[in-house]
Amino acid sequence: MMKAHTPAPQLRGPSDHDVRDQIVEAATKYFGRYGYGKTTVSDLAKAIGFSKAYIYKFFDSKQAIGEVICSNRLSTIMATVDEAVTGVPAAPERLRRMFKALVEAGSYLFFHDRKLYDIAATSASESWPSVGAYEEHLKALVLQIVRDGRELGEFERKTPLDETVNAIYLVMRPYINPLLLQHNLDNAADAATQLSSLILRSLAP
Amino acid sequence: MMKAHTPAPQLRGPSDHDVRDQIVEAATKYFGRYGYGKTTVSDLAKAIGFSKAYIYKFFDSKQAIGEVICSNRLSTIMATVDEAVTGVPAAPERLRRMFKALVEAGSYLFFHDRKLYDIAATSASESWPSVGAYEEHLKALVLQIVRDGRELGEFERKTPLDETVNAIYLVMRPYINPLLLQHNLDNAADAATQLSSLILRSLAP
DNA sequence: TGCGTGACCATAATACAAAATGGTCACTCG
DNA sequence: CGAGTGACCATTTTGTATTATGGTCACGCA
Repeated sequence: MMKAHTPAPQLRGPSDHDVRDQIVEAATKYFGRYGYGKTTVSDLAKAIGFSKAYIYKFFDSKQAIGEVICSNRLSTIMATVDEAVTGVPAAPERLRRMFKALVEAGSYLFFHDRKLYDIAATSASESWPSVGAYEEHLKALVLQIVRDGRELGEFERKTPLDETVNAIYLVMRPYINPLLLQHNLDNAADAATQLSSLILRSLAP
Repeated sequence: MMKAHTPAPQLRGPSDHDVRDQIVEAATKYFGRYGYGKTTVSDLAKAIGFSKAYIYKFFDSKQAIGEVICSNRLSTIMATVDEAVTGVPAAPERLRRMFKALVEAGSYLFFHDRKLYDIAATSASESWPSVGAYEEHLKALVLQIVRDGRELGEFERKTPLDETVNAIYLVMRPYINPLLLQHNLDNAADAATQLSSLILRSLAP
């Protein structure tokens, strides 16, 4: 697992510091096990053998820690999704795999890492940067796939690129955004298949 | 406004009875003004000059009353949507209008009738029959439009009909289901336009 | 007989005091 | 000077005693 705190939330003090990593490590464990709400900043402090006040030399707030943990987890998912599509030459197949991997990763998070899922949901509902970056990354991936597909003549080229990409993203969003995903979990796998097909039909040259 | 208690929830006693109508009338007023939660069954009873116990001669539960109020309101929306598409000959245009009317009605409900919107959201989250019937009706409308479009040669005919319809419905659902709509309200109008276009591209012969 | 109800119960909502938590800061110590 | 902290405060959260509410039923009365 890489470091991947992509959009660097509100930090304090030196950006690479052993104690910061210790905090993140402890938070990953505690937030994942007991949940964001049930974990107190003092818990984290105690876990690394410092006082609560010292935590605040490194993070602006408890939420800032939550954002890092959330970002990290979403980075892992992004890596999984990226991996699922790399090496696949055909754009249509890449789009299918992207959607599938996305839904699988989201479902997994929900069913096997519920506490972290809840943080992601909070992140989405309170517009933390974490989920925003996640969505942007995926939007960029869609753009990439559509662009490639167009170049290879697999997709039509009449519709304005940004409109196409945006519309496709809108179709996927209910299965990307944690706040929406939870209401689409039953049949999410089928939905991914059917919607992929619909999108691809709309992209046919 | 018509009667329209379409899927007749758990009733008691004679299905047409003046007192039943009075209850529904009072509930429409109270639920709409103070919300479902803040309205007590005694409030309704007092409003029509009977005792609380008498209400239960006509309805199985408070929720059953809520379902009727919710169904009625959703029936109004369905009527609006139906009206928006009737008389339009071209299937593509009908689909556009359907989506647009749907989003407008939903947004209106949210912004101008918030208390009733909340009931609809509850209905969706607890799977009352009301929202279920609403979704079914709209799914049927999509089927109708696609079928017509196919017959007129406006839409492709290769993809299995039910798959097409289901996929289209899945695209629209986040703007239909109240539980999902609330997270899509900003840009809902644009989304409806762009997604209509995407759907129509996917339907192109 | 059938419309209508007061009294009753289990559970849910509310109110509110007490405890816990997020966050700050002046300060210590090496 | 900089790593590290105890004491402190405003705001939430929690536990709980109390009230309100959904729902039933045996009964009254025309």
